[in-house]
Amino acid sequence: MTAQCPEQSFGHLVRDVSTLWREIVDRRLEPLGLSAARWQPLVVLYRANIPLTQTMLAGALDIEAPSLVRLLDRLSHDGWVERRHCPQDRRAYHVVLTDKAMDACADIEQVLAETRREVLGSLTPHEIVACVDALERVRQRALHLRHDGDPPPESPLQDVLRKPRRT
Amino acid sequence: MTAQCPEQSFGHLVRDVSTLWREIVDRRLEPLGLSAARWQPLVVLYRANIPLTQTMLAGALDIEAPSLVRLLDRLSHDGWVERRHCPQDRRAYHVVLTDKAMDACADIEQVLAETRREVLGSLTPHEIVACVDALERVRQRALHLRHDGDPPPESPLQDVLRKPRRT
DNA sequence: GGATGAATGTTAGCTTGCTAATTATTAGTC
DNA sequence: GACTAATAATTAGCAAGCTAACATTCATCC
Repeated sequence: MTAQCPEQSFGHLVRDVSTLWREIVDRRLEPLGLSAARWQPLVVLYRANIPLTQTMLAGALDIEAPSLVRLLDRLSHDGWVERRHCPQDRRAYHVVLTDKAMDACADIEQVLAETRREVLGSLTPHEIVACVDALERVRQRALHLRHDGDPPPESPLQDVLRKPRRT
Repeated sequence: MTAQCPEQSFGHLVRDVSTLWREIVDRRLEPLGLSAARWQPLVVLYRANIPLTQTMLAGALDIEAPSLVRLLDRLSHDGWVERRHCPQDRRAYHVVLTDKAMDACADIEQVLAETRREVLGSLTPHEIVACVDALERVRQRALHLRHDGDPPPESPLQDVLRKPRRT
């Protein structure tokens, strides 16, 4: 039972690496007062060169709109973001970073880059490319399996923000 | 912004594959009335050949004891598991599967194996081995980074259940 | 230009993770 | 043997995700 074939290890490994990676970043960003998933919206807004509505931001973060509402409530309460009425659409808001958040994002990006370098430090550049290639194919396969019987894919706006996502 | 270097894609890819994989399994197990993380404790108990206490089960699932308490409350309420007083230790319980759960676990294992085969279907056996090898090294590196300044590692009991984990 | 349908943000309520503090029991120390 | 420390499970309360249902506003179609 202790010995597993590679196929069985794959899923556990992917899950572990994903969780550990996030935990490392979270721990390093704790001093900024940004634990858990609080820093992710800030980085998305920081990297986007156009103003984002809540729907766009939720799409980029791959969370649902109601989940984002409470998140933004707390982020704005703590002075990281502001909701500004969108001039073109009176239903929508533009979410903008405060100066404090802009400064923090520069630090966050550095932590992210440094963590990425350290975590991937045990792989050669060639191994990284090979792994990314393989994982990308697994991801495409998983996307198709996930969507069996779903409505067709939607807006192509998101790859401006991060990259194409599911749902 | 759309084009990313492989290093930047790595983290997102790992996260995506992990999430998608779990979503596919969850969707396929929905007909059993076992959505989300409900089936994982059952499988751990099913695979373990010795009775598990709640602490051992929480360790194998990599969740905290209080998180497991409510989970077991629901699982036992729905007739999947039972808590039995541990004869050797009057503080502890043994968590055991009901007959209904034993039957379901056979199906669950089949779904897991089938999903694993489909998701990894776009990789050659050699690629799987290479990927697992690389991911394992990344995991070890991440484990060390995660534990900077932590107390030393603990019990070696867990690899009987699944494999060595963090904390 | 008025009715219908879609889209945006919100609220309410559920799930499932966490930490901190409590209780009961065991183990270890003098 | 009694006191102290550690361990098993629990409770309470927070965080952050989800779906369903709503109100407001926009867009479309006669």
